[in-house]
Amino acid sequence: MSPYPVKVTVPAIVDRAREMIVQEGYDGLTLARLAAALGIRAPSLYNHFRDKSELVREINRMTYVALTAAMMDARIPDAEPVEAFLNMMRAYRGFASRNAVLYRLAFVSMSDGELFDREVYAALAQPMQEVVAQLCGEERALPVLRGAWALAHGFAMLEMSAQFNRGGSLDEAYEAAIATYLTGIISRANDDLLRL
Amino acid sequence: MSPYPVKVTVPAIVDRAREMIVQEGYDGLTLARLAAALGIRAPSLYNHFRDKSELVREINRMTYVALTAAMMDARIPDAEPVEAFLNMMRAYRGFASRNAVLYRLAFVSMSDGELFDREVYAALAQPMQEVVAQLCGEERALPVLRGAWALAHGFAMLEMSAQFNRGGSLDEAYEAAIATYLTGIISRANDDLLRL
DNA sequence: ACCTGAACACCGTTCAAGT
DNA sequence: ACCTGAACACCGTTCAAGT
Repeated sequence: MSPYPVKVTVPAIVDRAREMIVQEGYDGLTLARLAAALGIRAPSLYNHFRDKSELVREINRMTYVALTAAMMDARIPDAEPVEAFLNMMRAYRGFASRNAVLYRLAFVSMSDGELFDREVYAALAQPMQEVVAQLCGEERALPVLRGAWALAHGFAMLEMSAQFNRGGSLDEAYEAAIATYLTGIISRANDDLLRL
Repeated sequence: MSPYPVKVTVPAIVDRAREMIVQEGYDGLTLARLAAALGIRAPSLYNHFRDKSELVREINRMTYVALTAAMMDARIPDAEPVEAFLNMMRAYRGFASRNAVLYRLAFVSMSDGELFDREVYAALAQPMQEVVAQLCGEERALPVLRGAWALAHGFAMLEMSAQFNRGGSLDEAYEAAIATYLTGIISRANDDLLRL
């Protein structure tokens, strides 16, 4: 037996911290409370993480990975690009709604120079970019993708901040918004074809 | 002369707090530092505000009012609705970029039940809603407006969080996004006309 | 190698005491 | 009516001391 048996592991710490954030909000996560829930004291956490921001950063990375997985799942193989686009936009909002606290934390606390590796963003964008490219061509894909991302992200953020407080169905509003944007994509693609 | 001359006023406190947020970020605003900048001590602030959140709330209200004013200014009288729409969408992003810290704070800290009066939101939405109604009709205006707001807000937030980190011009991406959405609005409005 | 208690600087906030 | 110093509970973090 080692003189001081390990009480916690890095994954155990991260999981517990995630639970606390989900159940009690980000402000509910303090190192003292986290350590207590793990049966240790706050200073011991510094044997596993440089500081609190590194712990939160790891949680945010997991949120990005989970969001990417949700987008991959939404990609029905051999679906028409029109239906595939709408399906993925719905999946994005669905993930944000189901994981409101984690989603918000990931996209809000990422303000400083705390960006992830390029691969993380590329992986998130890839499924959607493929579909968009089918709709409007490769050379237009990036800016059009960014608009779609902005639409989905903005709607999710405004929705979970309760800024849409003037009545009406938000489900219908989102359907109308993504259908409108999609119509614009197709219409503009056709304009280009006619111009050639 | 009063026995204890007033050293600060509520507007002076709010202005100073805003300055500190703008120059040093939200984390740079602490009650002790704010009080010191005003020549008083932290506890004295409680003679003017119930707590820190009330102070921040007032700053956020001012941000909303300023954003509303920026949208009003963007409304060129007698402009075609198409150009008016694009102009207001540009004005929204412009305001968010110029006031990134305040804008972000206003829309992020508004998570809890800290909403403003209905009028504040109605005033912000009004200029844009008028233009949208001209493009797609009154009955469609609200959901289409929400999509436009989501697009502008989402783009601004992703942009200032540096999440658009895969190269390319963000100005062009925004122009493409709002033109695409606008095309969708008009195209769908025409579809409706044909269907009647 | 990992955990601990004690300590530090800082935070928002309360309150009795001053003027 | 407004400001003050002192105090409180809490926060993230450091570090020498334990095993």
